[in-house]
Amino acid sequence: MIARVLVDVKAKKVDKMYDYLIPDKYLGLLKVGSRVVVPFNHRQVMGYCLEISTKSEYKDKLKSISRIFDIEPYLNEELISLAKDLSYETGYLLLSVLETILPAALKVMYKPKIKLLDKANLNKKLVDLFKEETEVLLDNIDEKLLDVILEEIKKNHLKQVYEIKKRNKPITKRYAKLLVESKTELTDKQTLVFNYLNKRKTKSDIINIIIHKLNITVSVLKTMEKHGYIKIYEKEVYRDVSTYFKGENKIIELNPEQKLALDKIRNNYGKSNTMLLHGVTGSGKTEIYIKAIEEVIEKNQSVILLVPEISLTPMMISRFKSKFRDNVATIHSGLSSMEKYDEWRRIIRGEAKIVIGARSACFAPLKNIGLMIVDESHETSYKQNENLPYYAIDILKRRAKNHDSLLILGSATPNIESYARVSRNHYELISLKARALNSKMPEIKVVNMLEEFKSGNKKDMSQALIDGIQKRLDKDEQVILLINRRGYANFMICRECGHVYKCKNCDISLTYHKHSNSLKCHYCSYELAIPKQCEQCGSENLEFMGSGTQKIQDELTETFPDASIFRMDTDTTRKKYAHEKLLHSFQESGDILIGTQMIAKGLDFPRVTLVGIIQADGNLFVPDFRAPEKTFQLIMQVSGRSGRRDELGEVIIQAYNPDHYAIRYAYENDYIGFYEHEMRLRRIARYAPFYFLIELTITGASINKVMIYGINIVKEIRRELNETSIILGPSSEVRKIKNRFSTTILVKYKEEPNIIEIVREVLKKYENRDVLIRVDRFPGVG
DNA sequence: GATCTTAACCGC
DNA sequence: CGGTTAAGATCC
Repeated sequence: MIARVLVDVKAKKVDKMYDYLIPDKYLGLLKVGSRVVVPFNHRQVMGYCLEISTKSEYKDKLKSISRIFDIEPYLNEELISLAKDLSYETGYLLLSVLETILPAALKVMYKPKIKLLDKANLNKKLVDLFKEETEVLLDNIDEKLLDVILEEIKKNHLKQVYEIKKRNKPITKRYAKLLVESKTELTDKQTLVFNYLNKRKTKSDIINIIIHKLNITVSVLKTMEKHGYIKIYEKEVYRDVSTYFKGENKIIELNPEQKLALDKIRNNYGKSNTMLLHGVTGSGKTEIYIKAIEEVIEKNQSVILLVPEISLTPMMISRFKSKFRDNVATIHSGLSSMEKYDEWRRIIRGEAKIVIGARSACFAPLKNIGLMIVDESHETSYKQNENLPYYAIDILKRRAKNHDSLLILGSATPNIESYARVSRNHYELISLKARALNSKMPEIKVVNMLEEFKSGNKKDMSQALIDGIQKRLDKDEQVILLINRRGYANFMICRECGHVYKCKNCDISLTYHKHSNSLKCHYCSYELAIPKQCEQCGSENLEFMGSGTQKIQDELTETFPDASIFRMDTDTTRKKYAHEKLLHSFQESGDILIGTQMIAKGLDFPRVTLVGIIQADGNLFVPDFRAPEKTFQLIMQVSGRSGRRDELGEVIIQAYNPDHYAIRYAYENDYIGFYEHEMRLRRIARYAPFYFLIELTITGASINKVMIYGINIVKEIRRELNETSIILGPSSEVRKIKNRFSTTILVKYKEEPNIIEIVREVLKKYENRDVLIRVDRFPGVG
């Protein structure tokens, strides 16, 4: 038999399958998806066995697999084929794709060793080293001997090789299991053990725990084993992530609307359909998820539930664990790499059938998936932009086809693209209109910051907001201030008339570039010198926007010196569950919480009665066609969440362009209105969902090469594409990161069946030309 | 990416 | 000619 192996070498040239003979002793033992060690040109490397076949195309003599690295596979056929597809489409090495899919703990270490080849002629100084072993770890060798060793290597008496070490060590613990059913002539201490084990369901427990609890020594157990009362054995244990979460298992009663939704979902079991669950915040989507998961699990199928990283709190997880117990595996950044590895193993063994996790959980190695749910499906965190770019919802759609599984996208503010698919009958819509908890919508107020400026207030906070905060502080209620700021792009705004400088070609705001002291377009090559007067009203009061959380905090401490102010941003929440802890201490003792959109998720506090959104339109003019959508969603999320209890909440929205449609529709709580407005604009500007997008990013050390290649690639693609397709770029915004320059090309198309092949041609052509080309099929989603 | 092979170069 | 070094090919 032949194993087709992908070797663990990160290089384009070896990014293919190599055939190896499977030695007889491994026949039947080696499975697709397991790691192996193989001889590869003059050394041993780790590799992934991705296929097993009976014959090989290779003409020369085949080498044999040296050893099997894992008894259990870590990948299944579905994930292997998914990885191959992703590698094909993006041009990323298959190895890199596998690395993003698999838990990081599976990476192996290559430790250098010195191997003895010729003992007879070896330098006498080294004889002691190889007294017993023929291979010695380089780390264990005295540095003084290194010179001699180098010489001996040249004389072919020694050789440097590598030991391939696992990072992941399965933990085993010793267990004792009761074998007899009744007490017979036991000593006092043995009776203790008998009673203890007999009370347990499994009749067994970990030895260390027994010893500790009963205050006995191992010898008691050893004697009992000798007499055949108990059996002592080793068993693998998982790093315990489950005991952390304990909660009560509440019985869920669905209201009529929720029941209707569940009925609709039931009709789609077993079909690879997508359903959009559009329900306002508080309409009880989670209850529906739990019921549906329950039904699918009863059919012995498995489930993936994707949740934004930020919502994966211990409380949220415990809700599912209390219901589904050990059937739940979680994958999120709060776990150590070893914990992630353990969860992965529980999943691939079939021990956990429900996977709850953030973005990367879309690759969970489940078999027989019956249901996949994406909560808050509009969230941008489902898109990965580092390393291999992928969109978790896209991955789930592919997997839905493989498993004939239903996919449910839940959101209070669905993506424009998702909602558009409903009207084209690609998705089935479920609407939840009623709020499960009978709370009122908060009172919303919009403050025009231009008026504020004219009346003499030059601060970032309006008088209305300051008054509101003072009122809450007096009543010992809490305030949340949200700063709508994404990225660091600065744009130019007129403080008299609110005019924002936009690109003439792309209808997207120009960003300020310190280097050239000009305004530039992110997408095309349009550039404008910094204007001295506003082109609309002639005012000289032009300003760069982009205020941060720190500045607001300073302003607040000045105005309210006695208030307890918490600030939450990526700097303050880097650690495990830091986000959770910060919110908790704010709830206990805080007055004001400041943060970016990440706090929009944590607004369910009973004492919060005022939410202020500062620079609500701060993101509207960043160079991203999805900016209005993001702004609309944010305001909707915030106003949907405040004032959930008896107290009527208040929301103050501060904006320079309060009449902008994104703010207006959010203020009027009109999703459909916004959707229709946005769709009209997207059609005119030829963006998604009317066009598909592919973004190419060219990166290299030479700015000239990057730009010239960029121009050439645009020409080359232009020839291949039909006339209705649009190519933007290469963008003039040549960014310099870590001394490397990059430019982007955006392709917008309606129908290009060969687009992947065309892009692959480009990748191939520029493969060895000192530039890196990255392909992103979901640009700007995240 | 690591290793071996070959070509090229240097001082004698 | 032995020796070192840089570029090139190959990996099943």
